[in-house]
Amino acid sequence: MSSFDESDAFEGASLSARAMAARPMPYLDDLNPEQRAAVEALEGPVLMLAGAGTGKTKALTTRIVHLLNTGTARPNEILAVTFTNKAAREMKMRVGRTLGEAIEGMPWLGTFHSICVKLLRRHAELVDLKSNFTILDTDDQIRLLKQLIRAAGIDDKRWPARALAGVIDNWKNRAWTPDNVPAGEAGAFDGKGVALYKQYQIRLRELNAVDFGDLLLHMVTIFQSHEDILAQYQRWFRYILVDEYQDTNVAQYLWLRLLAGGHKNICCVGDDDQSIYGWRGAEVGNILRFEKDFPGATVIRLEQNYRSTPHILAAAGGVIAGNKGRLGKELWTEAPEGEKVRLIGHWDGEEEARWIGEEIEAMQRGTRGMRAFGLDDMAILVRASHQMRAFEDRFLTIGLPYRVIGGPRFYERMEIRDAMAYFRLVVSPSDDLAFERIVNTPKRGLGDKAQQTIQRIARENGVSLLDGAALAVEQGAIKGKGAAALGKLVVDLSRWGRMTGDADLSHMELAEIILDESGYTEMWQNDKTPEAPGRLENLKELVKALEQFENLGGFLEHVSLIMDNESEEQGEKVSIMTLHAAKGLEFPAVFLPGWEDGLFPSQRSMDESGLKGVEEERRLAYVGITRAEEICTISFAGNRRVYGQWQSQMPSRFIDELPEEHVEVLTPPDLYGGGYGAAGGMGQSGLEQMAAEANVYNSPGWRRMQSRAGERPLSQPRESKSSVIDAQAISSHTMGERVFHQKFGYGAVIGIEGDKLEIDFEKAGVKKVVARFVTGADDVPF
DNA sequence: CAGTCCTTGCCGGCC
DNA sequence: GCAAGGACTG
Repeated sequence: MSSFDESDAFEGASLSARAMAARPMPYLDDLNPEQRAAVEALEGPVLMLAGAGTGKTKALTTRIVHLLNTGTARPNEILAVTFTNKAAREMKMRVGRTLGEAIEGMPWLGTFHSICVKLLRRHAELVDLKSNFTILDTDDQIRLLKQLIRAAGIDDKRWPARALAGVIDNWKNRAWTPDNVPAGEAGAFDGKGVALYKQYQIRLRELNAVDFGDLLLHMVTIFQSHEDILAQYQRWFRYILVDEYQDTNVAQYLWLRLLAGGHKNICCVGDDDQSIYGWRGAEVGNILRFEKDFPGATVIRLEQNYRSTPHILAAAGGVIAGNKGRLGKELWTEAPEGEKVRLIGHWDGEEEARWIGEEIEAMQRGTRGMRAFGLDDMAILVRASHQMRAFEDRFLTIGLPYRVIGGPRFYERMEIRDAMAYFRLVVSPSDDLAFERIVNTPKRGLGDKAQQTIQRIARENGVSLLDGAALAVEQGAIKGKGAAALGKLVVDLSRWGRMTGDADLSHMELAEIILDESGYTEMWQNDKTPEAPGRLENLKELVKALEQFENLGGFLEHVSLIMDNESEEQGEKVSIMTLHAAKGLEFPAVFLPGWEDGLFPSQRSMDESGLKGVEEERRLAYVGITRAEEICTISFAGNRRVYGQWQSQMPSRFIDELPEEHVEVLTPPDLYGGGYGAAGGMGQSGLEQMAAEANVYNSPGWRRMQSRAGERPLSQPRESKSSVIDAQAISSHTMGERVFHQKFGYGAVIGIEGDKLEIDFEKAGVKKVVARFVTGADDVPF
């Protein structure tokens, strides 16, 4: 921005900035006026409302650079919080690059959780923990809760541990300790939620463990009850920056407000339209109330978009306009018009995957006057991870290289978690959860009964499970071959524990010894399932990953917080990921499949949160569309397999919200007598029908007409053309009617639920089936 | 106690 | 369609 000269740069700049004016600030020239204002308003509260693709990360990192470069703050005086490790890494990298590698690290740039771990280790004793506490992941958490539920004599089938975990997480996100849970929540989990929460916290304390929610909750508790400690950190962290502020939950919000309470030098960046984590406690309200909490705050809007074409922005804007209570931003761009957003409907989910696969190959070559795109330039963004399968299957078939982002993470794999349980037990022998995990892995002949004995002895003596096991062996309480194996395990573990102090032995070698001598490696070597080699490979990788750490303990700490797929494999590949994982990313060409009501917007979200749920789904749609730079392709299918059953789908309500003038409707391949499965079965009238449907996809009234016409599926299933299934039979079934199903045979209708029937089959028993696949028994043509 | 069959419930994303 | 968990059997 050459229109800004030096004197402009000093407007509103701090004294210290003036003092450092001698230093060049070339980085400021890269910014537009709004970004520059956000960077230079160093003192006092600042709220940066930054739309998608408006250079928010740039503004944020430049702000850090400016703080450092002007000498306003030293690296360790800046607290910069992000949500993901990826964002933290990126920010670190960009600060370093702009500054010319000069920073000696930013110790307080990281995720909420990683920063809280650091703080909590220093003050653990204030919440009755030791500073070497372990951090439970979701798996451990569920197992622990299950034990508590069973111990309370509650049927854990009707009241699953997962549900309780959800309730407790929710409370923690709102910064409610067991004593603070409001009376209105008392009914949670069959009225026993609060009591179980209390027990859970006691148990965590006994285990010297915390869960993710505790990291923040404990710190908020400490800050609230120890003014001196809070004051110390308020002085220490002189400047606070927060990324993705719209995603903060109440606990995070309180934490920030406490820390910023003195100087109020807090800069929050967010976009209320991209708030997509309400389900995990994020409060858009935090961004909406910023000006109330920090009176006199500078509010800066970044609205110039540097990412997408006008058509894409207009389509996204049209969708998000349906939400109420927005802060309101209007994105604009100087980019050339480009392609309209492309919309296409398909017969079913498999065909959608097939078409996208082909389209990707075509776009690689350059098609329809578009430029050629590399595979790295293209991404498929799905609503739910199970949608990925169809694409993986298809891409494997046609040999199209792809990468799944955010799939099953390395550290969540069974073999890795097992191996880490061994490491944990070696480092901290009282880690009961780790003990439970590996005591019979590999098989040592220690089943339920033996484990109960160990539990009992440990409890009676008030010792850890491992010590309890040692006692059990001494007392001869465990019989048979299990006794010897258990004895060996106990001895081995203490031996490995002593070896951690051995200076001649690297922790990598120790890790290998543990995995070998415990028989764990051998277990997988003897396993003949196809996954076994991959698991051994992963174990090798695990040992390799240890290299970057000083000892096993340091590694375990890292792993509990860094759960993302680090392995950035090389090579040109199409990316497949969820919409949630895509936030913050951008691609020249984006595919958005599965825009069908129930899938997107997700039924679950609507059931749980009603209109609020739909609005959050709409923001997710907005995030999806705004990931695209040049080409955005939205698609839906008329039929989709859900839980292995075919279901007819209605196009998403969001499709109706796309402004017509920015959308181009593509023709489904079937219209050309398509070479696949259609097998010439489609007659002329079928073609006309599909063509007619294709032409009205873009009419905003189309969906409404469809719904008025009843629950008519987008198109009849292909099977109706050639098989015994009579499409006309959809309409009416009556209770008690005798019907025929191709797979299950004859049966009687015992329930009707929309388009699904409950049928008591003579051979197959009671099943729920889609009405379309059932005919009246008399209609069977053989 | 481990392996196999069968039933059941489920598929929302992250630190 | 799949994985987890229970019942049953060797």
